[in-house]
Amino acid sequence: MGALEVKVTIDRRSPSPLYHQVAEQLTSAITDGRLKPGDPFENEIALVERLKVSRPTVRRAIQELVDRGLLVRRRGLGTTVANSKVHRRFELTSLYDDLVRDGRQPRTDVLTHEMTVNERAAAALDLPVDTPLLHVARVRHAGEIPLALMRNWLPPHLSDLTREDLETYGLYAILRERGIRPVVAQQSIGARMPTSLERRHLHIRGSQPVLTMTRMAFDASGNAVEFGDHSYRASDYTIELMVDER
Amino acid sequence: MGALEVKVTIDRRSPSPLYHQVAEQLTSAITDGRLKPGDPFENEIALVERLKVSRPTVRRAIQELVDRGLLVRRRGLGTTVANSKVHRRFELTSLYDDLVRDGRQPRTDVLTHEMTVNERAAAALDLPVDTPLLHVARVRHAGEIPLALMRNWLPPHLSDLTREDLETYGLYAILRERGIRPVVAQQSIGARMPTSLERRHLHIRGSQPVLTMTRMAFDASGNAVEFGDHSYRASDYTIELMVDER
DNA sequence: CAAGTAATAACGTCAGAACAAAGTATTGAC
DNA sequence: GTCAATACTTTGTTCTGACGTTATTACTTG
Repeated sequence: MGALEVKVTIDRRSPSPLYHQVAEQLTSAITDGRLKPGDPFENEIALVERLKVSRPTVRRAIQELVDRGLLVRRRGLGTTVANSKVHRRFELTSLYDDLVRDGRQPRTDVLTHEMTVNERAAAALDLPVDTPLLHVARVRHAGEIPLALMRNWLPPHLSDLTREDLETYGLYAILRERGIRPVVAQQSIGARMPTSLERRHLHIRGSQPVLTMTRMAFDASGNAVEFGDHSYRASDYTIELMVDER
Repeated sequence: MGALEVKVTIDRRSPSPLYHQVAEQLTSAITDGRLKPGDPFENEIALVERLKVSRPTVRRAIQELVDRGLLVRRRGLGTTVANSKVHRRFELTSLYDDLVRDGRQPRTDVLTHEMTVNERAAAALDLPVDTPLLHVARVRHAGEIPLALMRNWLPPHLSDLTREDLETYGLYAILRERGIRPVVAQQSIGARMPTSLERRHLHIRGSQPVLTMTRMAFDASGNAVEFGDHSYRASDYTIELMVDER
């Protein structure tokens, strides 16, 4: 009843689907605080009449917000704004993106850039074990602190990435640029004492561990995109993630 | 054209929705290998006529598989079985579940079980800092090896969990039993050298690190469910996860 | 007055239809 | 024979309409 009416304008000439236009505007109403956690949400039928669109369209828009955890629907009860502190979904990002977002100045040194055969990486990427892969090893700095030693293996169709590209951009930015979008990744996170190589490149002194992460990434069709084996200075880095069971 | 016709039987008297019945049977056709990666999938309209259901029903069923990464749809082209090695979505599980699945004999010792006020935990759970919380510390063994030292804080409405419950069942199993389903969690993973408490309880000798994980878990409405601060023997444990951007 | 019951509001499921958009394959002109 | 226009296939979007299911509220009744 006393639900706030969020202002929504729809443009039927836009190439963007109606349900998406609606979803976008409802989303921003929540993220910018016009609607607060616990607030009752305008019901479907009222929205249908107010926006002059069909019920499936409204339902699909609302469903989009429910999937992202912004709304909670209960049959017979109505829809309310979720009380979630953290509306953000976990995204498949790279360390580079993280640093840029934090406003720190990242720098990348490329240590290795060569074609090799690596059985473990090939197996992880679901390719024949003797497939030649582009092997890249990089050290990522934040300011003057070396944070990560990253070793990645890329399948043949990406073997033309240049050393210069990798020094300038993050790996995932380069892939996105080429229209390659990793959407699924299997990661394994652990910890151990550093190797001498890691001690040297990450400036680890004394008895400090490294945080390790291996990752197999695939695109929407299940094609291998990259295999990565990374080590982080544990004293300066944690892996943040958002698990979402919806 | 030459797409295989997956056998699907639908029961209109079942309380289970039609789209779900269809999705289930299509899913098993892929997971048990009747349909293989790359195989063309029967098109929507053909399925509609064969199963005598409406197109929205078929579309919703197919969408369910697409969301789980089993199928790939391309407009004008058709639908094909995804080439994914790993169809399984990452699930919000506990170590206990992992061990049981591996067939190892888990054992839990409850070290602490008391009401306390903890500012950090209360803040994480989005509760007033002086809220009394149930603090539980446990050691989880696999066989005779101590794998994890787990400290959890639970909000007031869960403070009646008994020591016995916690020794017998996993925390998440107890919560499920009560109809509480954590669906979102913010986790932070790191590594460091063990404290003396951790050395003692996890039998860590010499210079071996621990893998640490803190977690804030919430239910679908955004209500706090638990705050956890865990340490794992890094030599025997890694955190496996599946990132999914769909 | 309390407990059961009926009305109501809201979301959930399902159908059938029409048109749009994106690829692919075919056809026709030069 | 090559290239461009056209036809066709398949998924994407949107609509209208109907009925089912669940929780709340108000009313009735013992």
